[in-house]
Amino acid sequence: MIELYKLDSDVLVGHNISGFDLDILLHRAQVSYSLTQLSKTQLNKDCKEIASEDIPRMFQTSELLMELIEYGETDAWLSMELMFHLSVLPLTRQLTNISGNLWGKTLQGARAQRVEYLLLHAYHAKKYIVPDKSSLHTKETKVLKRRITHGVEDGNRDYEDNNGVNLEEEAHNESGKGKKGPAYACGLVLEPKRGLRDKYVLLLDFNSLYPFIIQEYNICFTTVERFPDGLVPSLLSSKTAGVLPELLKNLVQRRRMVKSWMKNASGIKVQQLDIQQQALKLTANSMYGCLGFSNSRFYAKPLAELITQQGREILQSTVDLVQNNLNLEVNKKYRRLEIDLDGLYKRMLLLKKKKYAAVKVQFKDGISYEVIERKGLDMVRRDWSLLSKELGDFCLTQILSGRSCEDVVESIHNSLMKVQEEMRNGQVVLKKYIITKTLTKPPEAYPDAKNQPHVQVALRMKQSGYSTGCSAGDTIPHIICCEQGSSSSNSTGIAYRARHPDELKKDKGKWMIDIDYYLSQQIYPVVSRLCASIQGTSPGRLADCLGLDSSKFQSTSTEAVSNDTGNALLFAVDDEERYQGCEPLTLPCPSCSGTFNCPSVFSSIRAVVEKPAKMQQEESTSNFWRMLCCPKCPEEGDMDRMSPEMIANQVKRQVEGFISMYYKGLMTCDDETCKHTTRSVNLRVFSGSEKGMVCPNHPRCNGRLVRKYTEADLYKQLAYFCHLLDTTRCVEKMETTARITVEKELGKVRPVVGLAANTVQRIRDRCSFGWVQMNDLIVTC
DNA sequence: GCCTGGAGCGC
DNA sequence: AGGCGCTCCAGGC
Repeated sequence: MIELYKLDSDVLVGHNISGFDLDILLHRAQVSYSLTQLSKTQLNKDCKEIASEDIPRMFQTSELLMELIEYGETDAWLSMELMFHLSVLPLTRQLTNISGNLWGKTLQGARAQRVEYLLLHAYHAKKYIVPDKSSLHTKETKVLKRRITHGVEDGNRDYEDNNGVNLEEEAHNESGKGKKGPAYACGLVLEPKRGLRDKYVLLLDFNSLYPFIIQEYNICFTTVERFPDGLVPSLLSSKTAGVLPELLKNLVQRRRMVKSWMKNASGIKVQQLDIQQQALKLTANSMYGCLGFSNSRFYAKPLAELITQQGREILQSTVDLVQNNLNLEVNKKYRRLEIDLDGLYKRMLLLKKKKYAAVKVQFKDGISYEVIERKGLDMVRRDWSLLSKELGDFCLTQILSGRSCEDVVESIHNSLMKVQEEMRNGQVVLKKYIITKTLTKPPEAYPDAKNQPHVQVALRMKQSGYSTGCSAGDTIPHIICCEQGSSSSNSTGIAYRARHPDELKKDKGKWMIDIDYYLSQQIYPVVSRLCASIQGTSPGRLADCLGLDSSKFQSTSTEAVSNDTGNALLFAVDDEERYQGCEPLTLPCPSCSGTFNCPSVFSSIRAVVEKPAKMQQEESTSNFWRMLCCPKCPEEGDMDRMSPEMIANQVKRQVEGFISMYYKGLMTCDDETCKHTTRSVNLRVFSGSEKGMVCPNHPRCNGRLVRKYTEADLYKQLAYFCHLLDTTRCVEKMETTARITVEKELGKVRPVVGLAANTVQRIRDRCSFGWVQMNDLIVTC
């Protein structure tokens, strides 16, 4: 301590000194908190970990002691390097400057306090009296009341979605969040369309949604009337700009300015400005959090609730808009809300809400490369054994590899069989069986300790004299075992069969790894979840590969069945759905004067192939020609056949029709009750509306004019024709066994529809919707 | 089959 | 000393 005092340093750097965590930085980087992991993920450097029980041993010889000292020193340097790498000092300095708090506090995290100071300064400058900090003595009563109201609520829990009629509300409960149960509703999470998609996927992100909402709707303590009954306030805010919106406006403007300076700066100045720009964004984004934090001086549940409510509405209306109107019209509805293109994915596997993985395309120095991103899946969680995480990751890589369905399924099956064998032969190292779970409270404090493996292990650790690693916040490693001699399908609860790795090593032979547990409870669930939407395998088949009783693992979930769309194979979005609302391709019948709707090549080919009873070549050929004439005409005899040129001409003629429909540029009012349609644009300007977008019926109608036939509609239509005439991609959807037959059939069809397919493909590609402006579309066929 | 407690993710 | 939303496991009834 004396030495430290003498040094009189301004900054002391070390990992986890004073429980220090890098807060936002770490959350942003999504890393865990151990120095080893930090070094690996942030600096890509390995640092050796020394088990605490090994340290006494290392004092035995001078050599080992030197080694220990070296490790200590390396750790210190790594901490330093990390700090520079993460720009901790410049960033926290900027954050502190913006908020006007103490730098030391910023370094400790103290996010809520930073915002508190920011708001204190803002309100004080405008001569407002700020609220007192709520005292802590009400805490117990809060929890109690929470319990009571909760008990009553349980019967008729009716979340505020239903017009917010939650009368007996938490008015008593104002500032408490109690132990559990949300105080108010937050983000809206949409149901994903599950399965694997192999088309490019764009990641779009609202830029600073909550700061935008606060400004757009003028949400502030000074503008929004809050009611004692706890209802969500209405949006009839006053005209004078509130303090919070002004403050945010200021932050946003400053950020924009800093970003503009960056363009003309160079070298180290760019980095400095970039840090400053980040700090401004971070500060703007953390204001909402402060309003929703029950212990904050500026806790205002109604305001927080109002913000999240608007957020949900914006998301929902954006979804509606995008569904009708593939381009980013959203920017017109909320003009100051920016939507960023935040990522490009080549393939994506969606399993559940908040559980997905994707092949992300990134660019470095103009060169693209691919990275697999994993979100929420079992392998990113700490609470699975390495064994199941590794195997899950292998299966995921296979699924995202882009190889054919059969290959993927085969390699997954093989890997399962192999791992089972290795496990039963004892060829898997102990380390891979370790499951880790964190104690959230002291092990004695668990009411249901008998159900929790990690709690049981921690209790025994404490008994046998461990002083560290078994109290609240510690992560407990354990392995599920079965006692030597007893059958593996144990009747004993799982918590009583969990053992610390050290216990296994110590009492050699007494405990052995419960292989069946790991097969059925660690590997099987992880793999079967990943493969849920993959055709060519099944829960039963996967269980089979692991040597489990497959009858116990047959698909019992309802969704697996309902999701099964027959021949869709790997592709979850089926074409029916994708091309809903498209006009059919009509062709004139060669035999009569009528017309008929052209079916897709693929569906008619499949009809041929899937009729194994009479697989005569002659029949299948005529079958194809039957598709190319109207169903009413008799198919016997030598009917006339259409030439490739005829089909191509028909396709071209219809495509031109769609294109000219687009160019007519009909506008229609988006108000359901109005539906005014016009070709001219209304040039009267109204505040807040884009020029020309106001319904001509204004002010009787407040709707906006939108395109009746959009670029997206046109593109979808062109894509549909391509799909109908496709003779290449559709093969990929077939199972291998059928492919040869299909290929043979397609060989006959290709010369007939090839020209037409080419024609429409060329037009479609020229449109390149989403990447190239369609304005200069010229039809030259 | 439904419920609860607990954990650990996503954003 | 930020928030809520969403699986998923065990076990009790």
